[in-house]
Amino acid sequence: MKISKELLKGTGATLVLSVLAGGDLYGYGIVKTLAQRSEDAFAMNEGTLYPILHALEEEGCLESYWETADGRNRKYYHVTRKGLKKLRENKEEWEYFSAGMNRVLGYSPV
Amino acid sequence: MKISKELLKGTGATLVLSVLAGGDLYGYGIVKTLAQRSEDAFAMNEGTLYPILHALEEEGCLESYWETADGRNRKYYHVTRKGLKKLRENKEEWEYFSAGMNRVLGYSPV
DNA sequence: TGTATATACATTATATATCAAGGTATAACG
DNA sequence: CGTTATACCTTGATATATAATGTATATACA
Repeated sequence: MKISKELLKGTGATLVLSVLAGGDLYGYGIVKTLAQRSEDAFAMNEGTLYPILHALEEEGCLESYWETADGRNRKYYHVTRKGLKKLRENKEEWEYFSAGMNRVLGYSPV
Repeated sequence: MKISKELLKGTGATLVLSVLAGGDLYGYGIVKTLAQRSEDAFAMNEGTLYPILHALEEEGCLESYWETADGRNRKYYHVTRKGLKKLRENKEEWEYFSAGMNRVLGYSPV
């Protein structure tokens, strides 16, 4: 197994899928949830998020529906079976990558 | 503390610095060492490596010198004090990032 | 009433990292 | 004597994240 070139670039999609696997949510809510769960490590830009959401939907990993509450229109996203599969694969790849990274860094005397 | 935008893009430099912190080495040797230490997780492309080496040298994080052995010309790289500082910072950032990543992924039921 | 902030969607231009592919040259192996 | 490994490097394509910008409504506050 080799680290795909998409891994580093793809952590955004993995984070989004991971949040949505816990329940349907809308864009703005995803950003807030990510910030909160990572203890502010991740402050995902909206210019990063929306292209990810649209791409995942195009791929069939997400489905969306509109809902209005408090006079606000929210576009909720739901993870499909395909999306869950992708999430499992991405998590595995992340674990593999981070293990490799830690192994290499572990050799360094610094 | 926030994850810098350079983190994901910068793992390449971190890996290279990490290898060189263990002793001076040349480009081709770095690729081989990385593959070996990561158990083939990382197969760094030469088109990725050389720009990293040149940029780190330009920054003052590396110094280079030529050596010939077995009729082969090898350009060895040595980590400077500044390079060690950068390595420490990058490692810290990596640990912070991977912790955040694991925290977010840990919430996912999948 | 007016204004700033938070919410909520989205696009566009820019920077940059990585890769694939190509180029040059020597040594070693069969 | 041709293939593989070693060893340096550059260029062009691709992709991703960000910054900046745009639209619109609700809420808090002065």
